[in-house]
Amino acid sequence: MRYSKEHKLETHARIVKKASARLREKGAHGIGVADLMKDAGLTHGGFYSHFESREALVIEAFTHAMDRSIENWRKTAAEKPPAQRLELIVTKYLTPAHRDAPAHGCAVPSLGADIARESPKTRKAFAAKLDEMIEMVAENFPESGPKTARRQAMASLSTMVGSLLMARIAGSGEMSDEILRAGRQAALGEAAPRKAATKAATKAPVRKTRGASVRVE
Amino acid sequence: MRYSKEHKLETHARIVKKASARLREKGAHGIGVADLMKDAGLTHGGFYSHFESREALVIEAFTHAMDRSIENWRKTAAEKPPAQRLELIVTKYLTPAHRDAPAHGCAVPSLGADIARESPKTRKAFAAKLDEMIEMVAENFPESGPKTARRQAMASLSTMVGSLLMARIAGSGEMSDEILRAGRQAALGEAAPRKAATKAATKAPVRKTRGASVRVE
DNA sequence: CCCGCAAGATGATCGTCATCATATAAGGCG
DNA sequence: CGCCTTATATGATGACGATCATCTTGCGGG
Repeated sequence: MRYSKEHKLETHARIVKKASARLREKGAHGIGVADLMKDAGLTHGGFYSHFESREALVIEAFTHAMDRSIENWRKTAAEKPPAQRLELIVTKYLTPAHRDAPAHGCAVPSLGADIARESPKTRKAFAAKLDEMIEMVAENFPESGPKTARRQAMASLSTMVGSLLMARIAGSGEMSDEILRAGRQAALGEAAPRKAATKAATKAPVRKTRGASVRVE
Repeated sequence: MRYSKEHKLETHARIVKKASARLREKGAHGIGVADLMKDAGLTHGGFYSHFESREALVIEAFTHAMDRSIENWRKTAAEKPPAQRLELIVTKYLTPAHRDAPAHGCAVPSLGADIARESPKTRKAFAAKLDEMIEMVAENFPESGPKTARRQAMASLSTMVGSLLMARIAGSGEMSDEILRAGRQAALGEAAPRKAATKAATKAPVRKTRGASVRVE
């Protein structure tokens, strides 16, 4: 073989990674194979030596996005003692930066409806990832039993996802920020108002680091 | 003119209505002009005498879906005394029936991401509708001041939308029902468990009334 | 150093889709 | 009753996109 052993794997990974961003940005049907390949620095020709079909790439890209979210949350959680983890996750999620950068954020608000339209078999795989997300968040409700923690995690996640989606519809004005604030408070269980976190997050700008795929959650 | 004055308007309305359902079902790019027209009992030819472009129909259809939701909630709310309205809205929203019938349900979970991808100008119009939804729900938090009610309405709506989206990803098994239950509880502000409502809603089947557009929220 | 192979590029094909030009026909009006 | 306007149908056009066949080229092995 004339290319280094991992060359193809690397290329494959790069295509998936770029596609994952672009699909979150444009939707599952919002961009074609040629553009996706161009985005990875290639032409459209070699596509079918990497993927069986466009559909296959879409599924891989969705999966990649969800995996990155989970991984990212784990890292975020590790930054703080257990008692503050939930707050950290929620406040990192519900920021204008995340709202304004769907390409680099959580896949559920941007692609959830498209995932829901996949075949039952495919959806089952995503349901498993969703379950992972839920369990990940549930670990950060230390004051409750496991059953309750799971319920609370589902509720908080729902609120996070729904707030982000609605904030994106609202654009980037005052109402949009208002939705984010309301979501933060609710996801944290209507705890006492957290002025500091709220203020800081609200004014966080969109980061842009030389085309690199920056997580904004 | 040789057709009755309202003939064209009726046809136009029928196209929008059907398209609104189909687009919720398949996504903004999930179905073509010809199929949308066929769905309204027409062929594709006359399309451009009704709409300037496909895009224009999509916008009209989105708008129609959101208007119907608002109208539907108003009706739902009127059924009960103020104290029970929120619960009624939430429990009607977070049912397996609604989850399984995106075509006849709320547009935000099914089309929210597509709406968020529209031009800022278009999005502004949808933001106004979203605001209407929020105010509508806020009216049903009688125990709070207007500012708080608005925040709570945003939070409840977010939870409702996010739960439905996640429940759709999860499919229709136990986990999906679990998400709906968690969402109901959270959206109602962690009030005392409401066994009756919860049970009844969970087993409600998908209604199907001879192709008519049945609201399931 | 050259050979052979596979990664990726080029370019063709076929189907689908939005849009538009023209044809048909329905039915109110004279 | 027949005509004329206009809603809808038929059919064309052009663009685009997924897929595939074939060519090019870089490099690891000999």
